[in-house]
Amino acid sequence: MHPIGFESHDHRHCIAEGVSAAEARCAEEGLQFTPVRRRVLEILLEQHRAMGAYDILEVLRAEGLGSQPPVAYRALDFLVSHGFAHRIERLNAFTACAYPGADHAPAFLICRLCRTVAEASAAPRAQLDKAAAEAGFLIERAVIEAEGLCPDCRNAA
Amino acid sequence: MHPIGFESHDHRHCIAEGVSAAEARCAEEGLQFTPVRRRVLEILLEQHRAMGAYDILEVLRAEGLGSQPPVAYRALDFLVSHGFAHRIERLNAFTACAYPGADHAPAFLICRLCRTVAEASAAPRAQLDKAAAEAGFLIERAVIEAEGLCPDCRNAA
DNA sequence: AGAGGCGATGTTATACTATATCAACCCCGA
DNA sequence: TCGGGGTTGATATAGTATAACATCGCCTCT
Repeated sequence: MHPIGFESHDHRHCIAEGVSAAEARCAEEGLQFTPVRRRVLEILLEQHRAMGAYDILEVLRAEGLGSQPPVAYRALDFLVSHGFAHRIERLNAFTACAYPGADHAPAFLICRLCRTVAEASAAPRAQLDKAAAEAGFLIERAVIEAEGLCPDCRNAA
Repeated sequence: MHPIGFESHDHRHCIAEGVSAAEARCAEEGLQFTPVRRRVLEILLEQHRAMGAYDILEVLRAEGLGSQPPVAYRALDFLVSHGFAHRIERLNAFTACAYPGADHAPAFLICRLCRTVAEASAAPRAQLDKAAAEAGFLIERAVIEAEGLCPDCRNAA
């Protein structure tokens, strides 16, 4: 995986790609890709942005797919635990995975203005593994998140 | 700064060191190192652990230093914004800075069993800067947190 | 001394994020 | 037909964080 940026691109493609990758993996592994789960993934894929659980819940509610917090959190837990989405700790929010299927240890670049999220190189993770090894620490999960300005918002400012 | 570990050490020293470093910096910069702020820093320094704002508030309350959430949050905001403490996003918690005074971009190693927090090497940050530069992204703040098992808890398990 | 400003604190209320719990349902296989 | 596993529905509550406004103490300027 190489650093990806904030280039514009055919976004229908992202959505179709993301959903069908998830569909395929669920079929393979005998997981249930239910309507709520599918819809939550679509909502996340519609933007390369971080969305709060309650933002998503609002959409679900408007569409009659569920109206209580656990509905959103369950779907998000499913997506995150199977690698179809990521949790952004810094924002207590969620974003669709940009590399569905790839076994990866993502680092995120989060724009504080437009909330766009990009998945960057795994190099920082390699360095973190090295530092941990030296300290005798066993990493089970790593959070690497940079917050700042994306190219577009830099230019606008 | 080099990777630090989980070695045992003279802990009185940590506390005295941390408090006096903060005291000195506040004097230099004309900041008010008030009783609540000092006490919160001490509480954090008493353990190399992440503590939630409400954990801290409980202690303050028991000591008559304040009983409402804003009291704790204000003190923590002060400490974090001046580099005397760090926020651990992964845990929604706080820990005293292990290198008071050093201008640093910390990476944390967080034990999920004992909640001990170590500040590790800055190398991952350098890699993150590199990835961001390639993407045209301007980093304003970075969160690098690894969660797992510290040497002691690994041995115990 | 008095007026005004500033930062810190006290207090109340509320917003936002997340999970526990239990009941109901559905599909599938024994 | 029965039972089990996983999903969903619904209520309640836990945990984290901030808005807003009043007050106070201290410093400074006049």
